Amino acid sequence: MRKDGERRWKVGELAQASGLTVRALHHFDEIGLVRPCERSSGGHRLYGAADVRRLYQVVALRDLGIPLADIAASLAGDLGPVVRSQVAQLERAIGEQQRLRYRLSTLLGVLGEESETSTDDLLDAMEIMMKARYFTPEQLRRLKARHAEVGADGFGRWRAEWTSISAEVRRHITHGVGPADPTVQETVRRWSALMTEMTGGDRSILAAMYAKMDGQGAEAATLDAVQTDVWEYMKRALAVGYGQ
Amino acid sequence: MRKDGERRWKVGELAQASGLTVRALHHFDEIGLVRPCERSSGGHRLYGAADVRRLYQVVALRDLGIPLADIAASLAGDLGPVVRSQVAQLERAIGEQQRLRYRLSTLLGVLGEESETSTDDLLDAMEIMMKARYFTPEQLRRLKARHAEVGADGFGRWRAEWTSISAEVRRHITHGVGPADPTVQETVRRWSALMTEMTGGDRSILAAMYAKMDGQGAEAATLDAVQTDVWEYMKRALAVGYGQ
DNA sequence: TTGCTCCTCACGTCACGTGAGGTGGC
DNA sequence: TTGCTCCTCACGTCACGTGAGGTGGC
Repeated sequence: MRKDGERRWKVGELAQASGLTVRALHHFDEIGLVRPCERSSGGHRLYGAADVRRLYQVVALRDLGIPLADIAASLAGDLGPVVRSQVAQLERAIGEQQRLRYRLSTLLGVLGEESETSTDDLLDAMEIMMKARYFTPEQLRRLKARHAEVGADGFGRWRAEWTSISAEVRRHITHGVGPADPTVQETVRRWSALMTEMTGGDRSILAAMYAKMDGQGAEAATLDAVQTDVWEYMKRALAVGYGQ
Repeated sequence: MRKDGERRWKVGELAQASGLTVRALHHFDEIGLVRPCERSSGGHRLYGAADVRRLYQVVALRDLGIPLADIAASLAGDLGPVVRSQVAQLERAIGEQQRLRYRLSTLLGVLGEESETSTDDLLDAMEIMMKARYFTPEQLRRLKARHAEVGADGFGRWRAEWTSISAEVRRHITHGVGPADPTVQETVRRWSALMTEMTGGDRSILAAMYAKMDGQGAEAATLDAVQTDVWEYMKRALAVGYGQ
């Protein structure tokens, strides 16, 4: 306690309390993001209560993945856009990573049997993988037949229904409605009915479609009718409603 | 075409063909990963067929996210461990990102109504979020009651069943069995039955459990009984089996 | 001779980690 | 006086991007 009654913290204490390293605090000081309001006669950093508050704000934004360079500006103004753009960027990154995981785990499946794997084996496996489409020729034939059955109009209605369901799910997400909610489960039934109609009730075709949505991203697999976050929520909702 | 009949490629051509930048090729040369077998009298890089083959191998591994420093060593030996460790690392990264997405989208839900968001609003929202547990107090009470009902032995049996199902799913994944396969759908029914028993058939508790698995990672939410990749596969399998 | 491609430095990126070498404060 | 904490440089990270300034080859 000092004479003026305001407590000061040293870097070590702050590092301990915030879970940051001392170097990180030095870094924040260097770039002017969080500077101690005072220095001791020996040059030691002394942080005041206001500094500590600011530090916690910075850490909160940093933990959301926002670059330090953007945080300084954000702290002053409206955070909405920053958080939103962060979400969009994260969505893309997750999409890419999930596609990468899909490729890697498929690779592992192909490589699994062999004890030793050379680069040539790997390249062969990757070639097989790239050739392997989500649908078998027979499944594609049946899909096309189904497509011809309903005609262009029917296909258009399917797509419209996809888009409509997607918008409905997005509303559920934004309003924070959980997947177990009856209104959501009603949406899930619509989805399931649509998928059954599109696939002609063939579960293996359904599995291939879902694999494609996971592997390529929902947007690419549904002609932009369904977005990845909607699809992730839908999967959870389907899981919750299973066997009902 | 040269006298000895072997074609040579210049950096620009290779860059065009491989989708890399010229600078990337320079970089590969600098670190000794892919060096042109020849230089023209003026110092221009000339790549032979063997160099091009090596380049494509390098790109294949690079696209799997393997660091350039590891690729040099990997090309000579067994690729199995490298790919496997890559998968494990990716799994962790995706887990973290999904938890981050969960937090961000929850935040968006909380912030959604307001037109302008200050740092204080954000910190309040984050505090609410951190306090918000996956289970409501009432759900926790019911879970505990259910727990007491079956006793420690019953709980142990649940966990054993979880572990057993998880191992079964892992076998499906490694053997490349699709989610629509009857054997997999049999596993899915076991899973569903177990979850119904654990939750006492309450879908909102089930939703909370699934949210926790998505939000914290399957390992953390299931006491290491279920791994994230197994859970992702299971979700797809549940989606495929929905309404059966 | 004119474009176009190619070359070699060499600094910048992002958020710190990791020493080196030295001083402050109980 | 002895530990412990603190300080300031300053280089390294990873896979290139981005100029600057200059030459090769059709």
